[in-house]
Amino acid sequence: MIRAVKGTRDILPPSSAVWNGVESAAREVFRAYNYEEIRTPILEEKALFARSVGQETDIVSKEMYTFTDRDGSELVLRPEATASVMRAYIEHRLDQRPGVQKLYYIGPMFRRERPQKGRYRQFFQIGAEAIGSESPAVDAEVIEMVIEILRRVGIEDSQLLLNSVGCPKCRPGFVAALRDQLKDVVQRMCADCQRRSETNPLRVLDCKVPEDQPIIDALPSILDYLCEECRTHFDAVRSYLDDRGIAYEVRPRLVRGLDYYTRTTFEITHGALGAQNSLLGGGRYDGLAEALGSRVPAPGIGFSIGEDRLVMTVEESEPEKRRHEIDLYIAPLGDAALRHAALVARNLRRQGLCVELGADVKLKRAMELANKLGARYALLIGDTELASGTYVLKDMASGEQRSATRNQLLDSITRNSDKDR
RNA sequence: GCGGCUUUAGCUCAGCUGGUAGAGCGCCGGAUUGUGGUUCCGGAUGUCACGGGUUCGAACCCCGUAAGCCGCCCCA
Repeated sequence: MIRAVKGTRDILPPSSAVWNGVESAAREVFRAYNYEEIRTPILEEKALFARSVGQETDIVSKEMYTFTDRDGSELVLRPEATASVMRAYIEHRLDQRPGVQKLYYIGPMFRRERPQKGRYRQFFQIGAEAIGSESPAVDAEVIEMVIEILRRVGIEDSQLLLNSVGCPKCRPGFVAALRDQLKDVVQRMCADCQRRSETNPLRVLDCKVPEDQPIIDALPSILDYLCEECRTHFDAVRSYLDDRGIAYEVRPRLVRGLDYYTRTTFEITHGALGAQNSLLGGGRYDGLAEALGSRVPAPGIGFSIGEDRLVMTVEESEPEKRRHEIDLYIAPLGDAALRHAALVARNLRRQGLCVELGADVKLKRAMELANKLGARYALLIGDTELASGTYVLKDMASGEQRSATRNQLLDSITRNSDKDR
């Protein structure tokens, strides 16, 4: 048997309905904040991510699906979308369009990691980017927007973590100070930290080993090393969030794994997701455009929601799965009725009803199917009905039956459905 | 990439100290042929994840592989 490849999966009904619900909720919020959709290719040049996400990050150095195309070019399945959006922004000179460019995307990303709950090799992200402003007001609005999306899908009990990782002007000073202090204490830390202190000292701050925590707490904080501009920017973001009544926790140790982040970084976590408790992450990337070869600066900020994890959380918080319903099941009895029923069905479908036209099965079986498929009404069409021109319309919930002419059908069904809802 | 646990029907699972499989739900059919939900009766479905090994005999013991889950790493 051929199975879905490791780390990928099929999204089947009724779960697919939850996915659609999450996506349309997001689209509505994006619309309200005047974000427009961008669709970028899943295939990109490898260099795009090496230059943006960072050659030395795990994502680029060991998790990308890479292949050499027939013409020799190195291509990858995109591991994230921000780099692609920025690439498109530069390529199509979106800086020439008026105002801040506010773009959103929904689609699959690929990273070759060890799969586990909430982590897949093909996973979906819902994300947005606001490019063309370094105003802290944009940061606050972006964060507000993503919280609105969560609220819209019924998630209220999440936690917003906030930090500033500085800029190329002040971060090197912090890293140097960190290295300096680590020299004296690193031999008392876990093996991973000993390695990280050489390769990526910032990652030491993210260590979860309990014994290391007292040591880490004594290490310098990035917030004490921010330059004047970064400090002012971060304070402004915080006060704009306060204005909105958005609660957050400053986590000086929140380090993100992509090299392009500057200044504001944030993450929203949710319990019951297990080890992969991060629902979404984001941040500012003021130097990204230049890193990708743009001659005009294009400071921006964005986020990306792990849609798989969001859907998982929604499904857990609303276990009463709404049953898939259809408006009408038509049970034709005999070939003449079947032909006639097809026309009735097409007419009602054109009016917007969800109609299932039964195959030519026995009436008992037809009613059974109408019930199992969740039909609100069943319509019986047989020789008697064809002759008289009136059909038998049955309310599946109450069991009541009455006759209706073809012209009365739509009215009978919709009027009662309005009453029910 | 590393470690631990798991894998039996579509789903959730049982299966004793090795004797070649079961339940519930679901699915399909029937209970006088134009009426569902409840009930009753009946039925189908498994290479017991895959490949080796031990044994007269393996779902069960051993080895390997794969997949899933849980950690690590990393991240969404």
